[in-house]
Parts: sequence; C-alpha cells; structure tokens
Amino acid sequence: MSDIVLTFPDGATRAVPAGMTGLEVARSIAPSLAKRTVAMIVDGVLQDAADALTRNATIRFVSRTDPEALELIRHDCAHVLAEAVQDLWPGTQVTIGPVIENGFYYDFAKAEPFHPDDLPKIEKRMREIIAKNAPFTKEVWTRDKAKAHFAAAGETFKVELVDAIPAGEDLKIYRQGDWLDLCRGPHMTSTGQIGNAFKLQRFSGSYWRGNAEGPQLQRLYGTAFATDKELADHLRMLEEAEKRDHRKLGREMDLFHFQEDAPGTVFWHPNGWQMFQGLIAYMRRRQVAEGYVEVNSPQLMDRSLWETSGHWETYHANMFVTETEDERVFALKPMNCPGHVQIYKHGLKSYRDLPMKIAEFGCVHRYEPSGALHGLMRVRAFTQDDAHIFCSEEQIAEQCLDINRFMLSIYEDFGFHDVHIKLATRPEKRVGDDSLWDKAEAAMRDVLDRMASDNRVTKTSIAEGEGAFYGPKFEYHLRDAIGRTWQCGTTQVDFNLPARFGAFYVDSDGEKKTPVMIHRAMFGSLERFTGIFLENTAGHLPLWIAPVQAVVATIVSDADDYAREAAVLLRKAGLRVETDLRNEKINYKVREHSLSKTPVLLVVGKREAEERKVSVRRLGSDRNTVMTLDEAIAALRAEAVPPDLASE
RNA sequence: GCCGCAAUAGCUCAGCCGGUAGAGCAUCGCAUUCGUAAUGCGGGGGUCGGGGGUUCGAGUCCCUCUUGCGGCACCA
Repeated sequence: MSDIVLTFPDGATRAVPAGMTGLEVARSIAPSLAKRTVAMIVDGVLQDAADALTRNATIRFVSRTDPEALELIRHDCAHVLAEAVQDLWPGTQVTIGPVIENGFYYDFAKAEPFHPDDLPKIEKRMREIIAKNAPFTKEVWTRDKAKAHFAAAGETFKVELVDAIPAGEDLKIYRQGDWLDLCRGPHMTSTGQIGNAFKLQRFSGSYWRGNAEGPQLQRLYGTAFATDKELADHLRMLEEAEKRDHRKLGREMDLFHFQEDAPGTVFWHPNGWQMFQGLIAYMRRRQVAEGYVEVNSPQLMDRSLWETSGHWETYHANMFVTETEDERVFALKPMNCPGHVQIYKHGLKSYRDLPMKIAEFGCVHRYEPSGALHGLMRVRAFTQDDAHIFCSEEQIAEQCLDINRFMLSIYEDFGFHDVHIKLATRPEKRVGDDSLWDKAEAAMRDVLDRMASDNRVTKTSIAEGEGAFYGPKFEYHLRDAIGRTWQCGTTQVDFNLPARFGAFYVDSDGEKKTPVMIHRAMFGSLERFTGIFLENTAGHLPLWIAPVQAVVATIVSDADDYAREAAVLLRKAGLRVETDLRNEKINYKVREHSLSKTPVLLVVGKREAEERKVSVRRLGSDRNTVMTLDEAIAALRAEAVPPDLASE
C-alpha cells in the first residue's frame, strides 16, 4: 500500500502507510503518546483515534485534558449512563443522548418513572462500568441489520432513528463491552477515559422528538469534566447562580411577591414598583429622544376586533375572555398592536406622516400554560415597552437597523453585552399570503446580514418557523447569570395587520397605500427584564435604579436629629433615602441593610453629628470613608444620574 | 398542558412505625446607647395549601383540586 503524508501541529511531517490507524501512528511515534490519545483531529475534524488514515492530512492527537475532549467525555458519559440504566431496569428503551452546553442528557422510554433515590444508584453503576474500562469500538452496519437488531431488542425508538438516517450516510454502531448504541460518534478509545468527574443532576419528563403530542420520555441530565476540580468549580458556580435567583432576591430586597390567588401575576411592593417605574421613566426619555409618541389603548376590547386582527382564530388559547351581562364578549388584550392600528386609523395619514412611531407601556394578559410560569421571567400579565412603527415598504430596512442600534445601546446601558439575534421565519399557523411573507423575510434576511457586521452583536441565527402569526421577527436574546438565555426585545415586520384593519396612507402620487407595521419591544416585558437585570447584578443595582439608594443609620440616639436632617437634605438633592434610628447595634444595622442590598449606608455616630460628616459604606465593601455631608450628597447625586442623562 | 417532586409560624426548616405541633431568625415588650455583617431576657404567633376518605384517632396513609419547584412543550 502506498504511503500518505501526515502533517503535525508543529509542522513536522511523517510518511506512513495508508490505512494505518491514528492510534498506530501515535504508537509509532511514542507509546506514551498512544497511551494518552483519546481521539484525533484530522483536517480539522474530530474523529475516533482508531479510524484508518487514508489520505494526506494534517493531524493532531487529542488527550483527555484538551478542550476538544470535553464533549467526548460527556458524550461517552451519556453512553455509560444509558448502559447503566438498561442494566438496572431491563426493558428500558434508549432513545437519544446528546451533549448540551454544560453537560449531557439521555432520554429513556421506561415504564416506571425515575425516583430521586435512583440517581446515586445509577451513578454507582456508571462508576462500575467506567472501572471496567471496556474499549469503544465502531462498526458500520447495513440499515437492515440495524433495524433487525433493534427490532429484536424491542428498541422501537432506535428503529425510528435508523429510518431517519439519510440513505447515503454510514450507519455507525459503537460498542462498549456488551452494550451497543447507534451513534454518530466520535468516542474516546475506552470507557475508563471518562474518569470520575461526572455527576447526575436531575431528571424530568421530555417528549420524543420534542413533540408534545407524541410519547413522553424520561430525561436524565448530567455533567462531566476532565478533572474533579473543574467539576467542583462548575457545581460551585451553579450554587452561586442559585443565590442570585431573582425570586430569592425579590424576597430579600422586598420587591414583589406572588400568591396562589393570582398565578403568574405580580404583586409589586413599593421597592419593586420604584424600580419598575424607574425603568419606564428611562425608556420613556429614550423613546422621546428617538421620535416616538406615547399612547394608551384599551385593556378590554370587543371580540369582533380580535376576529379582524386574527387573534381570535390563531391566539385564542392564550387569551383571557370575558362575557358581560349584556352578553357581549370582550377579551383582555394579549398584545397592543390592534389598539395601535385603531389610533393610526383615526384621521387621514399622508406619506409625510411616515414613519409614525407609536409607543405604549401596555399591560397585556396572556393565558400561559401553567408549567411555563417562572417567577418574573414568565408571567400571565406583563407590561411591554411596546411600539409600532407605521412606515412604507421602502422604509423597512432603515427602520429595522435604526431599532437595532437603539436596542443595543439600551442593553449596553444595563450591562448586557452578550446579545444573540435570531430571525424567526413564518410559522405553520399564520395569516396572510405567502407572497407577503416572502417579501418581509427577504427584507429581514438582508437586515440580519447587516446586523451581523455590528460588533456589538455576539451572534445571529435563523429560527425557521418561529415567527409570530402575522409576521417574521428578530428576537434579541440576552444571557442571564445562570447561563440561560432570555428573549427580551423583538422586532416584527408585519404586512398583515394594517391590511386586515384597512389602514392606509395617501402616497405622494395621491394613491391609497397600505402601510407596513413594525412591532418592536426592547425590554420586551418589564417584568422579565427586571428579573434578568436582578440576576445579572445579583441584586447589586446601580445607584440610579436602586429603590432605596441610601440608608442613614445611627450608632447612638444622640445622632438621631442629625440623621433626620441629613436624610432631608439628601432627599432634597433628589435621592431616595431612609433612616434607621432603631435602638440596635451598628453591626446589626450594617448586616440587615447589606442583606437587603442597599447600595449606600451612611453611618452617623456622635463624631459625625458634631462634625456634620457621614461614614460611607458601600454595598459589597467592608471599608468606610468619612466625608462631609455636603461631599457625600454631591457624590451620590452625581452617581445617581441615569446612564442616558449622564454627560459624556 | 405533560412527567416527577413538594407545600408545617412572616422567613428557613425539624416533626420516626398514625397518638393531637417544634427550633432559629423575624415580630411584640423590657433592659441596653453600643463605631461598621446578628446585644440580652421575656411574651405572643399555626384551620400543618383546600376538599374528601380510611381510622377510636391523620401534619403523618389514600383520593382529588390548587399553587410552587426541576425539566419538556409553549413563549415576552
């Protein structure tokens, strides 16, 4: 057999007989290299170390501590998990077990549900399997053989998976000891390389192929790392993330609560409402600067209006509907758009009026599935910083880009730099001709390309079939503290609603034309944004948005009068300040205000009272700085200016 | 909505094999005037999420509803 030439990362080359496996090559270089090799990268593609090399290529051997090995460790771990589960519960069917962002999962079809006590049992069995260190071996099977094998084994889901593999593609089977699975690979060379730095985390229900109408499976989630330390670090990070859960912070900071009588609906406390209103005030200033006008549309509107808009037909399951004594049917608005079209329609519009930018802090109600509710992140009543831009077709791209610039600058003001924009295209359930969708999507694909070149956008992608029923949309996803991403802003290009309502403008040629409507929200939901912002800051809010900006706390009651006077002066300077004159030790007060995340603690004792000074202690610091009251007021006032009002 | 788990004082939680409810913090009262993350002592506080059932007897066992939690599906 002829030789092939392999090029190594250091530039060295080596001629080897074609057909030699990666492991053989490694062994020929050094036995120690072969020993630590778990996979290889050939011409940039990660593959099994046992694969034969058949052509000239660049090659790099991967050891288990290389970054590229992490997904192999997790994927191998998923296989071992599947074997362990089938060992412990014979008759359980395996389905799929992919690697995900921070670990892996495996979906099983099992008659009896898992129990929390099962996790340690499964882990124990997994460690036994890993200890056996069985080699992973790959075989390529024919479709018939695979189907016959899985059918005989009662693995009906695997049979379906075999059927779904395209005809031209190899059908690969990986064995580890006596166990085997249909798998795309690659894998490491043996189960022992997984190591012991793995953990099963939780289990839950899931749906076969993500279809809620289909069979329900049981999913086990786990994670794995190359070393114990990395695993411990990851678990510690998760614990930290839990501490900044906005539901916990909401209680600690006395911002809001939920109760059984109003599922998915927020009771805002004074502190939370102050923050909420601060966000609205900020957005209102910014929108005015961008040429928006603000309106308010009815909360409850007649059924016929929702029929015209298409909501009655396509959104009914999400709507709160009510019937009055006169037997009229009204619905609480789930969106503001139909109301805004009515405002647009009131009075004749000229092309000179476009683009017309109508904004509303509209409170919408949506009957969300019970299982979807999640603190402030997913509620049934929420306030949108909603706006609709009525414009001509020619103005679409310009308006979308304008919104994009505006949107990103807002996220930056709140410290969000990880922004992922998705273009969601036409869904199955939709209104309007496909020709209109073609037009809207084409315009938006073009805009997406231009957004992608903006260096503030971390990532762009296409989400096929995920658009709103009336038009495609851009979704702005922000990453939260726990690593989950949340959709905040959206921009939706809508050719449908204006036409359905008969909205028009008189163009320069005197003809009536239908305007395009661009729906856009930036915070998206004020509730959700509050939650995301809380988690992102761990409750350490910037001074401008903190509900209580400073507390004046006394050490002795002799300082009470001075503390009261200081608070009055601070309030006169526009700061939100409270006093704490309780007969408690200063340690106690410091602890309490630290736990409730008050940004600034102004401590006054006898000395400060006599010298008209304050001892300033910042949240998160154990140091304090003594300064005059006037200095403190000036410094806090300067710091409390919202980002949009701060002079550069 | 689906699968699993849970709900005990304002908060965090204990309560065994069914025998009639407990701690810490918070609250209230009294004492204490204190220098940067919990001062001491004392008092009050519970339809054990709702309803039904089993039982001589249910916080505990069973059914059901509600809500929450972890995912799935859905979504701002």
